[in-house]
Amino acid sequence: MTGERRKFRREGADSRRQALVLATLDLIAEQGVRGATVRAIAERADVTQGLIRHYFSTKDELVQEAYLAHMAGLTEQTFAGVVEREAALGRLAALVVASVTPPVVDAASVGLWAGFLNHVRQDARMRAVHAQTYHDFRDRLERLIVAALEEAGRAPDAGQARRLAIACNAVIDGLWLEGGALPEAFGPDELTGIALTAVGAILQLDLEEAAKT
Amino acid sequence: MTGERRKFRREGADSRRQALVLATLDLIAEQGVRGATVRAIAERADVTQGLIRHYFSTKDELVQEAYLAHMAGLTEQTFAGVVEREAALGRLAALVVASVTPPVVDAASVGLWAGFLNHVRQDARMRAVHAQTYHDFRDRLERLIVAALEEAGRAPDAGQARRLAIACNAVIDGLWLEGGALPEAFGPDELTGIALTAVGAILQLDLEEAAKT
DNA sequence: GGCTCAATTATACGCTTGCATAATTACAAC
DNA sequence: GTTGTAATTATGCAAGCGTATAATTGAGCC
Repeated sequence: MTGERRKFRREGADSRRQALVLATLDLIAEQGVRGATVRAIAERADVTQGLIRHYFSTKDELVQEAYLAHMAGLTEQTFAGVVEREAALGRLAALVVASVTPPVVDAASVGLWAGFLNHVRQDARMRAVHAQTYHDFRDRLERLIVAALEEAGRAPDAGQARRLAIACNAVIDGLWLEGGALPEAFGPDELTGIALTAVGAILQLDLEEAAKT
Repeated sequence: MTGERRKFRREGADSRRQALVLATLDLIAEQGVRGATVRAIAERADVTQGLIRHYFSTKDELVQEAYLAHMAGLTEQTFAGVVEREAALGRLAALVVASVTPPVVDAASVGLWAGFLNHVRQDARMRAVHAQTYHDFRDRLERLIVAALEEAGRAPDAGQARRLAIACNAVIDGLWLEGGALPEAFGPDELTGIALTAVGAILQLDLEEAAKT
């Protein structure tokens, strides 16, 4: 009865790193940062804990990469399907709807974001990722807003465009947050309607009509 | 050279509990939940760790009480100074301004909130506190909105009032979040102006004028 | 001034954590 | 088939964690 050593398959560095990152995100989403221990991550990725050290020189490095992946995925999910429309107004409406609809609005996603925030505040590199993700999203939103306004024959100056983008982004973020943190407080399509009305009111555009087409 | 035992003063249960709660909030705000260990909390409160167990049967109980205190303080800070005006419009403007101004908007405060969120998701009692805090705030906001609209000769029905409150709350929360998480991204009074304009646009009321008086 | 008792300190236990290092093994090259 | 090597497992360690419990001590009361 020799202690049977565990069998394993060799895999490429990329696929293993990705698997570890995914396992990390799963665990943080489910149990908070507390639950994402090195051992739990390894188990979830079906690997022994030593391997983590082989791919990431420290746990913080893994967490950092997981954060990057999560934020990139969030932006990607939000903008998926936005480009396929002709009118800027329609694209804007689609973006707003996507921002307050699953899978973007989701308890795990918000929990993940919150779990990372304190790491973000203490690590310079994560702070940079955070700032860039935020600004990227807001810039794309601002360009869409400007396009939609120009389409309607209005031309905001730079300062106005910036302020409008910040305000619309705030509506979206606020609803994202509340929808994710307190899902049972809202009806099925309630957030969608509110988001379209509110952003429409701020921009003085009819987004609700545009969303239907 | 006998190991000198530490001197101490006896204090009332209330004051000690409060000191421990404050120390907990300080630490979570500064270093995240990770840094708020029993030993660190005790040191910050100038007490030995055994005393924590004397007042709280478990660490989670202390964290729970700290969360309650933080949320109550946040609502209180936001509504302080709102009641002193005659016109509902002015009170609403004051509330909006207070919501996006320090000390409510603050990196530590947002960090605290984020640090608690994952505890909230796993503990039923904390979830109840969270839901109630949110609904309390939104209900007060809704009443203020209804009063301001009636003052302007408009009478929203219940559904409209609810949706308007959710939307305005989202703007406020979104700006609170972004202002706290990314302070350097905004000018000094920028958030105030944006908040007033955006909420004003949603409600079709002139809040900026009302805020000046 | 001594008694009493809760408030406080002191100490220690068992567990988990992140990290290090040595031993194995799958797989490709020749 | 042998060999080389990087991928993977196995094992261990020191530190920190929350919790339990026993020993002290301040302070009000008679």
